[in-house]
Amino acid sequence: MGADERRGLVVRAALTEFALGGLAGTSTEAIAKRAGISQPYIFRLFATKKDLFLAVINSCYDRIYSAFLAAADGKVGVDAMQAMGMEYGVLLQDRELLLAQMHAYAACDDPEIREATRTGYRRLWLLVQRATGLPDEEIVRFFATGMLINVAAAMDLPHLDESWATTLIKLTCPDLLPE
Amino acid sequence: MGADERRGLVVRAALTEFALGGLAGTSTEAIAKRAGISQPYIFRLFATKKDLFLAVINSCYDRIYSAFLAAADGKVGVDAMQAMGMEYGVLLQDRELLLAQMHAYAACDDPEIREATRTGYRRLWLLVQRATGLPDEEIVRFFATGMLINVAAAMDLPHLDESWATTLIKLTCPDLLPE
DNA sequence: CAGCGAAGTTAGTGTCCAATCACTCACTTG
DNA sequence: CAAGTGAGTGATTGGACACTAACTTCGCTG
Repeated sequence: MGADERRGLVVRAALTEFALGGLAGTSTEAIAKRAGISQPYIFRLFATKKDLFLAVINSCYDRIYSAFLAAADGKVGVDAMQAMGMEYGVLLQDRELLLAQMHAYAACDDPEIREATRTGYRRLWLLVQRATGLPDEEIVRFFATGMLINVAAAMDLPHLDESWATTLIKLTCPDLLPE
Repeated sequence: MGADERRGLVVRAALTEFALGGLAGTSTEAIAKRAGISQPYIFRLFATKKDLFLAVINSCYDRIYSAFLAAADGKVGVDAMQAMGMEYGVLLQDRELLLAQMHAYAACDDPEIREATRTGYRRLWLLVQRATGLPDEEIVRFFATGMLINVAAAMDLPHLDESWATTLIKLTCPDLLPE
């Protein structure tokens, strides 16, 4: 197998592990085991554990970007925004994507990680702006709702049977509610 | 010094350290050094490192709760909500409070941590609901904006000189902008 | 003043883990 | 086939770290 292909597999495996433990709380051995390779080989594919973490973060933002791009294709204004919003709900079904994102934000004290998240966020922001053509107030509202959904999903509010939680989910992303 | 008082000091020190590294990325030795006590003594005050982490999270939510309560005192409706929003901007000047919160969300895969964050969030939600008396849509919008500010502050957007970042901050929490 | 409990320490243990090194194996190319 | 190259591994190391155990110090009270 070529190194690039292998790197892709390792990034996928690392996403799963990092989502649970974050950068510091995840061992390269766990990632290697999941990827089906030896632990030292990780360090031939990625110089450091942090490099691998950054690759995971970037791949997360890439996934969101591509999904948004596809969802908004051929649409403008509120239509485009709604389509992207729906698509975000679908993406968040993947809890790993969500938790990895949260770990990235939390680790923003590190300059490299901060720069990676900024870059990912900037690309998304500009995409939504360009695709919808809506005023800044609407873009802000879109991303604000997204961030609330993130936190709600992290706390697993969709599976919490309390009225405040149910209300919150219903008003932001009803697709996340079970059954 | 009494154990309870000492515990308070340790929680303060732990907040600073956990804000940077999160649960897994912080050593009890660093916390002890900052608190000015020996490392093993931490384990007489808190059974495990996670227990200390939970105490830190709870103290964060307590601080926000008290601040909101005081800000909304004697006000209702939009007035109360605006006062609490302003107060949140002030609280977020403390980057530690912010990053600790993000680490808690990211670590929500752990049942105990998830339960602690849920409890803290629930209390805040009900407080805002009760203090403002506004409809759910407005409560949602309030918390959504708060979560976007969180992420923006984590990425340190207030100090990023790019138009999208400046716009975002201006429209959500202009108080965070420097000078 | 004896002694007791709470505050706090020093020293230590077992474990985990990122990163390195030296190596093997299979393939390709001149 | 000889030489080289990329994929991949086993063994190891050096350090960090959560937590334990055993000891000291000291203020209080009978």
